[in-house]
Amino acid sequence: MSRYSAAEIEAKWQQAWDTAGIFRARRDATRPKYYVLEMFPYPSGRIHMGHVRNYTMGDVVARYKIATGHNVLHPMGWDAFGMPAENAAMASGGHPKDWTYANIETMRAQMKPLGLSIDWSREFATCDPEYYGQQQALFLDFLDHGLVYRKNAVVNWDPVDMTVLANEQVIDGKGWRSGADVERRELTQWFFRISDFAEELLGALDTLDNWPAKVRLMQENWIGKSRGLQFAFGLIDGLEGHDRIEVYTTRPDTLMGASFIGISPDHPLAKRLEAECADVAAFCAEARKGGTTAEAIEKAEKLGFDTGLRVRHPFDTAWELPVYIANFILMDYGTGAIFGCPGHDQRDHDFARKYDLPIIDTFLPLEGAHDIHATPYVPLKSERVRYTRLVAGEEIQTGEAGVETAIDFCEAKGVGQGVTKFRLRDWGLSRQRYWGCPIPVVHCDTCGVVPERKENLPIRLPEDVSFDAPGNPLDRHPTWAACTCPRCGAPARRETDTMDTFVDSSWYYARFTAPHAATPTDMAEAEYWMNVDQYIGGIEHAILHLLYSRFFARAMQITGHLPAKAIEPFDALFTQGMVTHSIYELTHNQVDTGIAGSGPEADTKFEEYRRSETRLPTYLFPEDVIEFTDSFGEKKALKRSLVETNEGISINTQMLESAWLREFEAGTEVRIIPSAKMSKSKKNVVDPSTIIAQYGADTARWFVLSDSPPERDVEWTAAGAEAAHRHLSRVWRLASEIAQSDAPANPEDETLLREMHKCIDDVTKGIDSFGFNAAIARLYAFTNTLAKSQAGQAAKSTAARTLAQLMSPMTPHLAEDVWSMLGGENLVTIAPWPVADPQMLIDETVILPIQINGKRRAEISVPADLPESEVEKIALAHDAVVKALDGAQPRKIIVVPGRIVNVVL
RNA sequence: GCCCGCGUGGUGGAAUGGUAGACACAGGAGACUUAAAAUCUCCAGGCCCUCGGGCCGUGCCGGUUCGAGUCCGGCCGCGGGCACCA
Repeated sequence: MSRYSAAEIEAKWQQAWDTAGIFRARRDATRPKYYVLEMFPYPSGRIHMGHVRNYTMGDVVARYKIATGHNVLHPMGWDAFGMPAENAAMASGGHPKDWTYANIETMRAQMKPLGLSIDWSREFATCDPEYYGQQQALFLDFLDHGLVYRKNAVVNWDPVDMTVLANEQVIDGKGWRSGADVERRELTQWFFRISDFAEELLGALDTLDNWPAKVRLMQENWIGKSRGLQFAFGLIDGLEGHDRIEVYTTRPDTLMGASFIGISPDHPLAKRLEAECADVAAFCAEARKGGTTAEAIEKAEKLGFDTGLRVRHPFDTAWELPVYIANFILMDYGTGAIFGCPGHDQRDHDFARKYDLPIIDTFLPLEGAHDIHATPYVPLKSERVRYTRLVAGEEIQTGEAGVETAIDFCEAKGVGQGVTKFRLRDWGLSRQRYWGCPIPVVHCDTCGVVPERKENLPIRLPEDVSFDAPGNPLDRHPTWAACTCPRCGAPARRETDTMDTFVDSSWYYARFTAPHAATPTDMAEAEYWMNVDQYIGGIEHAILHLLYSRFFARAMQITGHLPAKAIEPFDALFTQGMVTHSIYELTHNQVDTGIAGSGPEADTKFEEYRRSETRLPTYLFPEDVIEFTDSFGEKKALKRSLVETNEGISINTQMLESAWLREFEAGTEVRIIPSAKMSKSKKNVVDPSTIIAQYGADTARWFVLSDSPPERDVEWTAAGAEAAHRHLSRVWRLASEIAQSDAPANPEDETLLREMHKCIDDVTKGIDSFGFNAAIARLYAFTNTLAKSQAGQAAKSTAARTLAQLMSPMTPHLAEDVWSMLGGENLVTIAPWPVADPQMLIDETVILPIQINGKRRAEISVPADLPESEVEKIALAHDAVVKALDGAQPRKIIVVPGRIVNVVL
């Protein structure tokens, strides 16, 4: 072999790792353990570049930790339940199970050539009965400990598909598949008591030092702790059982600005009135119709219905306020009722104007006047306000302190009490779907809801199901639900709901520590391997997945499935960016624009045409496109097919340009839309398998790490991949040249070895801090140094072997090949990580820039250990300094050893 | 509406308060070659220049400092999260 052949060496070294079994993780008390985990993939069909980036980062960490003497656990599995499998079954008639396992096969086969340091013996899919059976066991233990319960809940119900929809599946109030008007229905569902842990989940965020601040903040906002006052308005002429309305407010300091009471259409009082009055019933029905999506909420008009009921203000019994049922009040936050304060709240203000209610200002602004009735209405920020008129003659300060003062004031007057509320609600886990983990309970006519016995687990999904009718196939299965009551033995019926797939991913990290255990976890294994030392995944899971996992870790501890130390399961979290790519949009023939040629007018017309609804964009795959830079330095793209007809003839820029111009005039040019998330519909995707076949896995790995910081998006470009491959070829070539060289030792050796130690230091720091792009830049620089070095063979060989070690986390196959080529012992993967010699990091002479008044004016070369006073002398003697001083004495001289000299005039 | 983050060459991006632009892409010049590919060498923030160098420059304005891309305050722009949450 005389040149770098990725295909050859990658197969060879993967085989070698396999044979050596070095990625098998076993407990070992003699070495520190390290558990690195990437968020496991959903088996959608094929892997994409985002996967490659994610797993490569995890692999860099894993391999680095192996080299630094850790006992590494690096597992992989499949988040395999979920709707796409059912959708595929509905679309093409197959079975979700077959679809899923076939995808897993394909993706595993695509993943293995990446050369990841994965312990494949621990692989599982969440749809394996061995896994979901243990999940059912967990559920039963949670049930036992009161961590899961049943209650009625309002859900989005698709009457055609006969299923519950998630909020994201409701588009403009219609089901995303059926297009039917979505109804709000009350169903009995299972819930995890995550809200009981709100305070704990919030407080513990402070302990997660190695999580991105952004993620912690997002969780904090999601949990949404608020402090306020809960109190009641007494009803005048109340109904039986309803003599008061409880409200919650975070702004008790604005209590004197109250002008109405609003209650949710789902409030018990509203429901009571609904039963008695057709008008109320009609209003409530209409109000409940509104979708729960962001857009629906944005557009929705604030509507109210005056119930005719009146309440008394707690601080002034003569003050009567009307009670409205309003469509913007949520039943599941606070008490489902509010007091409206139009002077200090945008929504209440809109509402008050619409229904002609009083708008009362309770603030005394610090400066200037505040017109509460101005149009447009500008709510006054409390920081700019001094006092609030809480009660005539008694004023309190506003702001955060003001809220506490107001609460104290109200409590002292016997009006309500201060309470803390959370936005976080219990986690509804019931799904009316087939392809999920069956909820292991039985409904018995005499015993009610009865937990299944553990010895009957797993409750397996039936295989003979059909997807040709809407609804849940488990529901209409002829025999599956039929069972006997575990308590009384009478005929009973199984629960046909399955679990939310977020449940599956909430504990898989724990299962990886003992994937074949007969219980959900094995405490000895969990004690050894937990926690995950480094977790890596997309920011899109910042809230739900990570919060649910944190809840599960706590619940599993309570139920004895995880040790105390695993209360926070992920010690460190890294959220990586996406892989993006330009989009190539093929413009259509522009006949109907009526404009030919170019110029601003044509451009405007063309823009209009581009945006017209009738025109559907057509996209081209990157491999069907040739990019080039025209003579004006602008990036252009051409259909590859147009160029390939010219095969055999050399193609220059001029030819590409004229071809492009012809296309442009025909109105069929390829437009380049810059960098966007890879998406099949836009065709801006690059298949990892194609890249691996073309360049090898190391090139793909190197490129996804090299161009951008890991937390940011990286743009995949053909040129970039090409360049990465060129560099790896160069390293390989360099190594083989060194292997054959016989250059004798010489004075250059020392210089090269010093550079090598600096490189070790920089790369080690880079990997330690997730600065993979910086580490790679450093490796480029060192390769350049090595290539130009005149050092002897021995020194160059040492340098190249070290280069191989430093590259091995990123490009492990190439590294092994270089290592063995240069006589490295055993496998580079298990060779101890090189350590920089501190002596070698210190240069004998340093170049110090000299600043005059903070501006760089000259530089001097001095011995590194020269005392400051000597450096000062040399600097003062420098021509530039002498000239600037012009005989005068400097006011001050700052010498930063090894860094800089600043002379202040 | 509330909360958070980010603005550096043509591009991606480097830079513990200490020489801004490392490294790479795209670009330019050259060597080798019949030619191409491959490879190698060199140039490259902007503006001036007497070829020594000079001036400007990290979104804008101000501040702290001997020294600011970095710290502080205020704008402008972009991006993200949450959201009829009372």
